[in-house]
Amino acid sequence: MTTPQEDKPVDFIRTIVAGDIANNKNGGRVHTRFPPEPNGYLHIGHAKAICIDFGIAADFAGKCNLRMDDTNPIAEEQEYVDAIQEDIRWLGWDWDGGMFFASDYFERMYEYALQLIDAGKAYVDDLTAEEIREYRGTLSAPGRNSPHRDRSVEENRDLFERMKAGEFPDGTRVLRAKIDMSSPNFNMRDPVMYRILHAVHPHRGDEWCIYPMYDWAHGLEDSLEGITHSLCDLDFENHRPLYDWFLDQLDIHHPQQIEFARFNLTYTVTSKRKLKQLVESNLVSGWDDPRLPTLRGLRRRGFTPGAICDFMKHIGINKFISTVDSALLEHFVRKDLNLTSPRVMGVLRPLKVVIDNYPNDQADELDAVNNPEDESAGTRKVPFSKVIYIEREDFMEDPPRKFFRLSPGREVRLRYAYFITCNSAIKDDDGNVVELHCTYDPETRGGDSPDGRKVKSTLHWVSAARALDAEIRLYDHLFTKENPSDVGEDEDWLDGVNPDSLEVLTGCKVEPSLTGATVGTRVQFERQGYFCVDQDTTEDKMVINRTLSLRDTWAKIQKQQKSSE
RNA sequence: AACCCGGUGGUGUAAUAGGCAACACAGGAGUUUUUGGUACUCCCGUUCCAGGUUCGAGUCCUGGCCGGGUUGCCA
Repeated sequence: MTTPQEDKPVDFIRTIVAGDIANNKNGGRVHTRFPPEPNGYLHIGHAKAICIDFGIAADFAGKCNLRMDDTNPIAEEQEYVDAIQEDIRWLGWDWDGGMFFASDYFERMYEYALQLIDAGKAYVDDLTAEEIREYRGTLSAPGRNSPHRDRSVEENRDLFERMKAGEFPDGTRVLRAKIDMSSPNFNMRDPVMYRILHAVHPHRGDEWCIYPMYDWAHGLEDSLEGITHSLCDLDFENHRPLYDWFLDQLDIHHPQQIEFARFNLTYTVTSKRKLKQLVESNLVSGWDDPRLPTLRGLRRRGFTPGAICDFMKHIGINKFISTVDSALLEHFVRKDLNLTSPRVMGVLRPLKVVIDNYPNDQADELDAVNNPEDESAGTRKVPFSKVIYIEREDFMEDPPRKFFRLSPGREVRLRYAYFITCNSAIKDDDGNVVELHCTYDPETRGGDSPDGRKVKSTLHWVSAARALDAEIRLYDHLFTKENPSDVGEDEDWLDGVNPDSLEVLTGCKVEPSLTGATVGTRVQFERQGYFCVDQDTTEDKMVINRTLSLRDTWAKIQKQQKSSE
């Protein structure tokens, strides 16, 4: 791994941090923070921020605080506080000294507000929300001063104390910073610092009825925690002058805010609003639906934290919203899983095969390699029998060009077992092939022929006698369009949901070595893809998610053949 | 036509202090193979445009074009 101190920094933020260390800014200290608002579940977009915040701290031997930015009791819940911690830990990051709550600083924020009032830098405004908006002006017109802007310090103090004491109903008064109503930056047009909200706070109960606004609170939170580099979304770029203004007025520790861009992933959405809509409209099964880009969804799907972090490292840090191909994320997942997943055999759509010349009662066990990428994973025994299942799509009665698999008269290898030759196919009344009759060559046990003859393909299979039944869920992109948000005015973005994003297969047959596999267990079904055991698994029903298919050259050939027809 | 921020292949990131545009993904063509997997080889670019500075510009300067953000008592 790259150590920025020794190597050249890899992105513009690390360049800044490295420079600060070189200049002994903050005494050479690096302290970041990840400050989620506990009002929803974390998704792949948050993972970028997490990897930046925790990653930079780690790279420079610094610290990163986890801080719940709980300044708005309306939307926030304890459930999210718990879920957020769990998801960050799953990603592989940790924080020492417990987590912080912005709401723990309410008393000190209040004191600081009083300081600003005393300095004549803040005032209580009686204007309604609508009036404040009107007074704020427009993109091209400057704002106007509130009629209450020049209240005396004494009156402001009195009013603000009474706001805190609960004397006024919600929305009747706010505390505002006195800056500049004609600033081209709206954030500087006397921004609201406190609003009255008689609400129960998940962490502070009903202790407070005034709550600080983000711009006022956030810099104080950072300052109080001794943060050196406050890394945040590009959305806050226009807020930086205000962040700086508050800390300058108070003359307290002043972290440097640096903004970076979030990113979009193709074929999915990450906006909180849209994710919520998907969940609430039951288009997905919940926040942990394996098709969702939520961290819980990705986890359930079988994506690994290592792959997600590698992906984040690869997409880097920038200052414009990029659209990253989902295939890139999938690449890192496959790369990780290829190295670590034990191989087993599983048949998704079983086709019964009877090996006519195989003794009825013979029970054979064959040696199979657990992971060709990892010798230490060893081998296992796989039971063979007269009746087996192969993949339905591995047989074609009338094969097209380049189809190497089984067809009448053709010989193929059963992985780790024998060469078999297909003699006949039995069909049902509708003409569907329902059973194959084959003969095997006992000389080819293990999969090699002593006479050196070759076969063009190797099939996976499962012994009918010893197979485990399973339900297997196949997933595809949740949306049919690369950018699901790109819809016309009279279109509903939800119409872009891929109707085939979930396919549930029942009656799948898997190798007996999967007996008792626990939830979350990851395997590769040879020739199929990466799978993991789902939480819906019960004593008598095994449920397995397909994380990702393997790269499929045959599928590409088929596609080409079809399009050239 | 206010202010702020951006612009390098189809996509994402690189390019010491101006010095042969590199890597990965996707796509295509092959080699190897008891996974049509993996691995390996090869192919795939007007650095948004126009001027300028310079022996030399993706990088510096000027002007334009395009994209994003900003008018919450959300974060």
